[in-house]
Order: sequence, then C-alpha cells, then structure tokens
Amino acid sequence: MPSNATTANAMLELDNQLCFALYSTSLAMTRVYKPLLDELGLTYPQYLAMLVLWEQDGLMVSELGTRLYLDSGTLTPLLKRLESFGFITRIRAVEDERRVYITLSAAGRKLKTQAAKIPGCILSASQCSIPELVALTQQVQALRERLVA
Amino acid sequence: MPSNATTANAMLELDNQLCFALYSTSLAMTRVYKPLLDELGLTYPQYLAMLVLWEQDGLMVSELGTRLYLDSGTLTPLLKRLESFGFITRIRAVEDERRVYITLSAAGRKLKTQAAKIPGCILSASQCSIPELVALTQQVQALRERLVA
DNA sequence: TTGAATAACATTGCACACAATTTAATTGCG
DNA sequence: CGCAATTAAATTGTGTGCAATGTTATTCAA
Repeated sequence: MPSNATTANAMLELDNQLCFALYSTSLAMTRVYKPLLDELGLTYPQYLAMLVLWEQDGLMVSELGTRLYLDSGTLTPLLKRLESFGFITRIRAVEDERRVYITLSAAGRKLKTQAAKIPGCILSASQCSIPELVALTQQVQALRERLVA
Repeated sequence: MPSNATTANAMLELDNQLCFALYSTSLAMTRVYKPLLDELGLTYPQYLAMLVLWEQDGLMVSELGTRLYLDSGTLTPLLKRLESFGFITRIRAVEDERRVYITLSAAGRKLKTQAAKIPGCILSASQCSIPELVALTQQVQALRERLVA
C-alpha cells in the first residue's frame, strides 16, 4: 500500500498532470496554426477575436472578453493592432462613452473566406476522428466551466 | 443536407473548436494555480521547470526544454529568475562549455514539500474523479504527440 | 441634485512564448 | 590538420496574459 508521500510524489510528476497536458498541447496547437495564420497576417489570439466577430459583429470590448475569457488589458492592444491592419474599427458609443464597439471592416469580413480552409487543416494535423474530437472538446469545455466556477 | 459553406461555417464557430477549448482551459487552469503558486513565489511556467527538476536534477537547458516543449529563448530568462530567487544554480559544463546544467539548491529541494499539497487543491478545483482526470490527461497527451509529429 | 459607487476601457509593468539572429564551442569531413 | 557544419545557449524584438492602477462616464442612493 503506497504511503501518502508516494502518492504526493506521483501527483507531482509532470506527465501525470492534466494542467501540463493542457498547457503543452495548447502551445503545440498554436504552433500548428502559425504557418496557416501567417498567410492571413494574424496571430492566434487575433484569429480568436476574428472568429468571435465573424459569428457576431458589433460587440463591445467587454463582450468579446466574456467570449474569449480575456480582459481589456489583453484585448485593448490586440484590437488596436487589428484596427491598424484594417480588419476592424473601434468606435466609442455615443449613448455611453465608456463603451467601445468593435465592427468588422470589408477586409475583415473578406478574411473569413480565406480562413474557411483552416479548420480542415487543423483537423488533419490532429489526426482525430470527428466524433473523438467533438467528445474531447466537450470534456475540456466542461472542465473549463468547473475551473472558472 | 448541409452545403460545404454551412459545414465550413460551423467549423469556424469558436465553441466548436478544440483549440480554443484547450487554450481557454489552460489559461483557466493557470488562474486557479496563481494563488497557490504565489505562496511559493513561483509563476506557473517556473513551477513546471521545478516539477521537472524535482523528478530529475542536473539537466541541461535543452533537456529541460525537451521535457517542457520550450526553447532556450523562453527558458534562459526563466531559469535566470529561478537562480536569482536561490532555487537553482546554472553551471556551465567544463567538458563542453556550450552546455549549462541546472541544479536544485537546498531551498529549491525544500520547496517540493511546500508544493506537495498543490495537486490536491487543483484536483478539488477541477471537480473531476481521478479516473476521469487520468483518461482526459492521456487523451490530451495523445493529441499533443500527434500535433508535434 | 450631488457625491459616492460602479462600470468600461486604457495604461503600465512584468513574465512568458517564440521567431530570428548571434555567440561560442564542438564535431566531422576532406 | 583545417575549416565548414552543427550544436547549445543567449539575445533581441514582437505579441500576448494579467495584476494593478488610472481615467472617464454613468448610476444610484440619500
């Protein structure tokens, strides 16, 4: 029967830790995206912001933050870069001047057609069946919701 | 029957993407670690480096990089910080002066006893059964290996 | 109505990640 | 042997993440 010390030791091993599996796999994923996103001129977090806007245009910074689990400290400079590239506009609301609304430009909308091929590339790189991928996505999302609670 | 455009559109939705599930969950995990690691005076990536060294002391920078999937551009400044805290020593090998070996100090070894309680805290925050957690870890690790291939 | 509290975003500073380059040491091939 | 190729770290520059703070606008309660 293993002692508590043995158990504690096993739990501290890198390859037994879900957190490291998530961390290293997320970074590996970003590396797979890199060459694909280079063609669009986007970084991975910028691509995530564009994904949200392609679904629903005209969100506030804080709404974008809620969708991406990121705050204004991260999003403000990121969105300023997307604006400088001409993919979005940042417009302060007249009815409440604290708010900044993010709107896609024509170039930003056009980018979606170029991005359409990316999920297929990632799918083939992940060497996963679709049902396997859907199941894993849902399990990881469920974990996320428990962690933010 | 859905057109290709419909399928492509669904694949671009944020909440259908495994990459975002991994990305956001990894960040959520880091936020859960933050208060626990603050007590040790470590950031999450610094903690990962310590995990490796607690398993196997005296590794080269590049060996640490292989274990953590990180390069010297990330590790060199991180390890210099750990050295400045007094947790490790960085010693250039005499037999091959390109190599730098990382060795735990007494304080660095002692930190392991403080860290022993962390996995249990994370486990309870994740609200996961052990078998569920082990299975998820293995699935994510398997995905990582396919992505780096 | 007014002043405190709150909200939304921006700014600053620090620590990653990582591409690209540099420096220095070692290897290996002719 | 000599020198090109390779290897191991370090450095530089850009873009996140995020805590802490600042700024400005709005809300709400006395």
